[in-house]
Amino acid sequence: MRLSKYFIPTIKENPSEAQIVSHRLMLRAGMIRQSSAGIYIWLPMGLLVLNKIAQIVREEQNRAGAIEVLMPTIQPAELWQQSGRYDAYGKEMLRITDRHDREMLYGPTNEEMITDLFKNAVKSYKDLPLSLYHIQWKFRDEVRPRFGIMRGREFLMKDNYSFDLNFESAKASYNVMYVAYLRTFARLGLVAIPVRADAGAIGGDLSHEFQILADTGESTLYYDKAIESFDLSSLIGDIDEQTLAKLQSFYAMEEEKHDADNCPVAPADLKTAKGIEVGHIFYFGTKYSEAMGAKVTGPDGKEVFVEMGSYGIGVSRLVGALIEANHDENGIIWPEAVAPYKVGLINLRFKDESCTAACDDLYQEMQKLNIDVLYDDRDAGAGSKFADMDLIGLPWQVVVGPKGLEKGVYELKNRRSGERVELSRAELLDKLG
RNA sequence: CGGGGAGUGGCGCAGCCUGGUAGCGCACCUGUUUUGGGUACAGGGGGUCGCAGGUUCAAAUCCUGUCUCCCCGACCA
Repeated sequence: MRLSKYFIPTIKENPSEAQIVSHRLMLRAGMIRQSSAGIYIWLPMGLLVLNKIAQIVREEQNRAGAIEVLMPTIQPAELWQQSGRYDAYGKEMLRITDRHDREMLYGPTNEEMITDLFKNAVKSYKDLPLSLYHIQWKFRDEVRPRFGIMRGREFLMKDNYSFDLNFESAKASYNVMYVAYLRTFARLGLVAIPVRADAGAIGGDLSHEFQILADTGESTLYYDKAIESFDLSSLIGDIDEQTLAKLQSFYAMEEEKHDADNCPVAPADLKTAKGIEVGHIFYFGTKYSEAMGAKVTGPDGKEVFVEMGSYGIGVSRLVGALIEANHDENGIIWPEAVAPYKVGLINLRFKDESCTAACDDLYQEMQKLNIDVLYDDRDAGAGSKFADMDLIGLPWQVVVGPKGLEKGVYELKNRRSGERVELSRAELLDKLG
């Protein structure tokens, strides 16, 4: 993509309303613009990242055997009246009335809808286990939205729902998601700590929150430092009971539940850190199936309420969490897996014909080789181009100017390490290809 | 929901106390200049000062109401 023909409205000064670094950088790097409190427009750079994250989440869900569907954002109140949550959910639910005075709502989550779907479509134990997910916008009318997209009112979530015949099977489904989540966050280059959580009002006894370590996190965690050194690559492939048991035996608690006096981890092995919750998984049994009448006929011919679990990943929140975990004073530092572009090509001297010709040529060659490149071909000063490119945070920068061209070299800069090397054109293309 | 703060060109702000034809920096446009980390100079465009009402000869400025946004806390699959 040529920057001169693109739309990345960067901002030089820090917007006054943005307090935390990911919010500031997303605004400054032209990824988002605010529409109203907790509601954002996703600009091209933000959307590219959002989609890349969603795709990784999707691939890992599919790998775990989940099946993608797409449920609507607008739901009928009737379903929520059946589950009993229509009144219980309170003001966080955005309620809407249509032209026929029917009560509707903008979905904050989809247990009711998926349970209703299941009830109408599945009748036999032979169709179990079943795991359905979608990646859809949610709306929760938070009292105080803040931190940009990290706690917005409208947000993109992957939510998954499992249906099983009995507890043993449900627990296996839960564990499949547990592993899929660790694998997903590992692919994003994040250290995610699975923290035991209260299933709370939602009921059930199996629940974990997945917390990304970042200084600006909202929760304080205490955990066994052995978790950090656990080899996540061992999770690729089938789930090994022992590995899983080991993983789940690691100690990790939120501050409120951490009891220093009775902690099983030796003080020397205990670490504390701030975390951002990016995922939450629950087993909740028959809470919704009973309320809404979702039954299957078992092998013995008797009807039983289906066992359920739900599993959420905050896809849009992950964009912010990734920035919290990957930035410096100059801007964002994208991990390659989610970078909007892999390479930024900087033409230092637009008005120098041979320099521009060399850049144009290199750009075309990169496109031929399928190197994902953003080409800064604007007629602007070198300083502002460097500053913008650092701000946007593409993993690699190729700097082309008359000085280098005289020597026949191109400069390649690694955004994360800051390391610069001078390469020939062939070496450069080989390295990036 | 409790407490605090703010609404003045796209962004960051001054002006308000002490009413008198709206200003600065950045950004933008034109020209010249410059060019390896946000170059310099000159010229230019853009704002009914959140909205509504009131006081006054006169309101960004004073008064009343209202909306929105932000921060702290509480809350939060």
